[in-house]
Amino acid sequence: MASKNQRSENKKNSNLRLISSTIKNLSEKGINDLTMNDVSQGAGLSQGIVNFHFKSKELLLIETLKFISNEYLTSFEKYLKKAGDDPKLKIINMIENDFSPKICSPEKISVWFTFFSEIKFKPAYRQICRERDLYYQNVTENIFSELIKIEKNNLSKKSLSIAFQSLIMGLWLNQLDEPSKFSRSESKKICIDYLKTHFPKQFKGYS
Amino acid sequence: MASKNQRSENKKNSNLRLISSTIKNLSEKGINDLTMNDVSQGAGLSQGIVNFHFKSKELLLIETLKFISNEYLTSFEKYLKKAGDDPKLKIINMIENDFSPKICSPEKISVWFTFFSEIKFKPAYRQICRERDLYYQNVTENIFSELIKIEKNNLSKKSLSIAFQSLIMGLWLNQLDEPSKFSRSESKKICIDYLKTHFPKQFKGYS
DNA sequence: TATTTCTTTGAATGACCATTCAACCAAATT
DNA sequence: AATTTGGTTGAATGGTCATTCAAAGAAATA
Repeated sequence: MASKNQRSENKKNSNLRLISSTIKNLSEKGINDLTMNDVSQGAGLSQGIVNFHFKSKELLLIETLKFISNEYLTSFEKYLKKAGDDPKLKIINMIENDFSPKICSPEKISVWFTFFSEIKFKPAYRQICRERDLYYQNVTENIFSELIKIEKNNLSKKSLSIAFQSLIMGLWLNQLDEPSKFSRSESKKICIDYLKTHFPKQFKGYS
Repeated sequence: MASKNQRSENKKNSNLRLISSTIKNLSEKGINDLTMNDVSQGAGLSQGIVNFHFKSKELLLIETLKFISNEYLTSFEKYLKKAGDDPKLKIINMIENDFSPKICSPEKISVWFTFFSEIKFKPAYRQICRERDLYYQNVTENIFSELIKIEKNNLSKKSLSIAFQSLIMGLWLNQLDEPSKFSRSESKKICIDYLKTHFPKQFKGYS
């Protein structure tokens, strides 16, 4: 499509292939052993091309992080929208999203934690992750706030949100550790169990 | 002490200083920008000394991971022993340990996650971490098993253990992300809350 | 078609860094 | 005191990349 502007098409295409190659290579060898050549060859292009498109290795990595961050948020919003107005469904769908094959694949998880481990030293990474986290936190707190009102249990929405988010992160980390032992459905069950114990009236039926 | 063998004293001392320097530098610049020179200079020694003591950079890193892993386990066992036979106290003390200033300092957490992010690519790291994890998992399952028997709630010790461990990991990760926002006592409260909701009879009094 | 503009190639460059090692020093042994 | 053993130094080496750039190719424009 869009034979209008062949060049910008191609450019966009190259960019995308380079970022995909970066993700793939990151998940296979980590950030340490990732070379510019790995990336360009993985994209079927040659030597100096990454510098042409992204200026430097560091900027390539930043764009890659932005890419997976956007991908996450897009999926997140899709699942949230599907839920409509019911806070119960909203939080259930958030769990579905976080443990969906696309978001929670061994490849993606591995890349996420590669970036996380550098957060302390790279302000650019921190900013991207923080933005995503704050949004997530905000949505979560609002949902818990609604659930608390309905359940009339007087819990703290902030504590619940932090615990919930931490639980999910920890379950992700499990997958990094032992992908074989990890079960996506078990993780979901654990999250739902968390909801059931704190909001028994509303989540009685779920499993 | 032990003026018996000055040399092996000195050697042990140098080793320790090099490992400490590695930890400090890892937490300040990550595994990527860590140079052998950083390590030796941080220990007040010179250039080629690390290779003399540890053969290679990779072996230095492995010894460093072993070091913090042992440090963790030693502390873990100390807290566990202090608890005596009461499963309630045991698990409470495990939480105390995991969020004690020594184990859960920004420096240590940062180093842990640096190693975690490489686990996928470094079998040596994986083995060390797995050993520690299996032990932790095992202890946790046994404790939950006792708690379940007393509470008569028929829950799954395995699910509880995974959830518990994940929750703690996730809370640690929080600290990496935003050390300023993180509160050690809030994290403990969240863990204890997890126990309270699943074992209300036994943990009624705690906070 | 000719010219200009943008993208790609891959060889060359140069910086950085782990590792080596000969020379030196200090402790242990004789 | 003399000799051996083991730890330390720091300059030299060599390998591995990120980055640059001249030359070439392809698309847009004239």
